[in-house]
Amino acid sequence: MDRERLSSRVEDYLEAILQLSETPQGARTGEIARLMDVQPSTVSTALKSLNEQGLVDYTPYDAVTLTPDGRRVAEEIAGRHVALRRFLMEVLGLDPEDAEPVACGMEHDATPLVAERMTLLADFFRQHPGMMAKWLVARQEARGNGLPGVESSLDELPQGVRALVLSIDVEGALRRRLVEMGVTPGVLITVERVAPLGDPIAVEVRGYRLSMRKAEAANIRVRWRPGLA
Amino acid sequence: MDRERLSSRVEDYLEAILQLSETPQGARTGEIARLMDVQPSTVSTALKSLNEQGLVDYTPYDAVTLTPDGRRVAEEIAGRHVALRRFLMEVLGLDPEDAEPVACGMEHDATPLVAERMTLLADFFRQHPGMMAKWLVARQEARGNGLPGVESSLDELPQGVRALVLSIDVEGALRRRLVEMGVTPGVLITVERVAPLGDPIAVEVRGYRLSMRKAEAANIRVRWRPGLA
DNA sequence: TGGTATTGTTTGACGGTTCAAACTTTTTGA
DNA sequence: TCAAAAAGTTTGAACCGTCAAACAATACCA
Ligand SMILES: [Mn+2]
Ligand SMILES: [Mn+2]
Ligand SMILES: [Mn+2]
Ligand SMILES: [Mn+2]
Repeated sequence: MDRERLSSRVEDYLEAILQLSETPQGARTGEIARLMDVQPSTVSTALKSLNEQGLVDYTPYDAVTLTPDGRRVAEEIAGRHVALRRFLMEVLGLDPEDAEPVACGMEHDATPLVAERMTLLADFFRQHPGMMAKWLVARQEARGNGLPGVESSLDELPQGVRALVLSIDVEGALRRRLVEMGVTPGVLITVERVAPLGDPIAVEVRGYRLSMRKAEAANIRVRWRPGLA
Repeated sequence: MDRERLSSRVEDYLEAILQLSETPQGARTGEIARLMDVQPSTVSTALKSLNEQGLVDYTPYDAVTLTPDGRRVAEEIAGRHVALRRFLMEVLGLDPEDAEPVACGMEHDATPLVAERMTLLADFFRQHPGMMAKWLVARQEARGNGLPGVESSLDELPQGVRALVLSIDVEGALRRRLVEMGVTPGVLITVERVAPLGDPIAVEVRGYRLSMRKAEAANIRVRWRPGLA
């Protein structure tokens, strides 16, 4: 029962297979190779070994599937992967592209307790937007990005000034809509253009341009440096 | 200049050498082997390779030293190691024995930004004891350890009840003394014995027994479950 | 249905990390 | 001072994860 600790590479193969086994084609050698950035021949070799270890069911030329043992491991690792990534992005404020490889490296060393606590901390900050806002400010100030800075709601942000989203002070459908558009605490936002009558406004966030009502923008707290164009 | 990314094993050797080079004997093969839990012959092999990569200066049978390049890498990794460990212990509440191996594994995947933000978050919680206390409660409640719970100062904690240290509400020498004794936010503490006249009291924390004045204990906020012996 | 394009496998080789065993150098202390 | 003990090294072998090249099976389509 007490199998030898699996190498991080083996854990990654299982994670990839889990992910692909949820697609219609199942987990095929070529796809695994693409996902893991290795040659197909490497995958063939790995699958044979995984099969011998009882972690996958593998018949050459067929899609591979996880055994119950393999699935257990894969789900454990995939769970840690998402916990790590969420923590890195939501709490530490990393970009998705930076968070992804770090999460996939650290997942092999994180214990279940570590992953659990990271998720808990991300939940904690979600439940306490005031604290999250303070933490975001501390982050911003630590970066020289920031200096003093001024706080306001988004509808009061001058055109062209980059601002840090501190919180979204509204619940329900509107909040969900904003979050879907990528407006979340910690991201940088800019008002690009205000319509002639002052409404709607066009904002830029994470490289996307989107438009919203002034009344909606009033629910978003932001922090920015006055003075700079 | 743009040397190939170093393996985590190479980074660990450099970290160990840095640590040992601060001892009077310097970094000797046998000590490196003990620290890294490998055979001396393995270390000899590694040192030869490290020497060829220009990371250490190594003459057989002599203590090895870091080159400027090697020292740069070693200090970078050692810095991440302590940042990770501090974060895992202070923020996530892991025991030192649990935090150590996790930190030494994750240090190889953490980017400088990740380490910096983790340190910043630990600093942030230190500067905001009220938030730290709330986070500690969230942690405790998530564990089923906890359930509702009651808050008081340590001098009001009944004998034999395990309590969570929330904060130390005093500055200066007394605070430092308590921290040195291992009384820090997040640890579990028990009052073992109260002297006949109610002062001093004997407390147990992290497996150590120590005694303190009631007046001192009054500065420590704790949280515990009433009812249980 | 047969031939070609695509996909996958086998094999041999290489670099990296480790060990055990045999060997060498250095240290120690009588 | 020198022999035994301790510390360190060399060597050969193993295992892992990877690749390229040659080969095999399967899928597709005319
Ligand atoms: Mn991974
Ligand atoms: Mn992963
Ligand atoms: Mn390490
Ligand atoms: Mn380390």
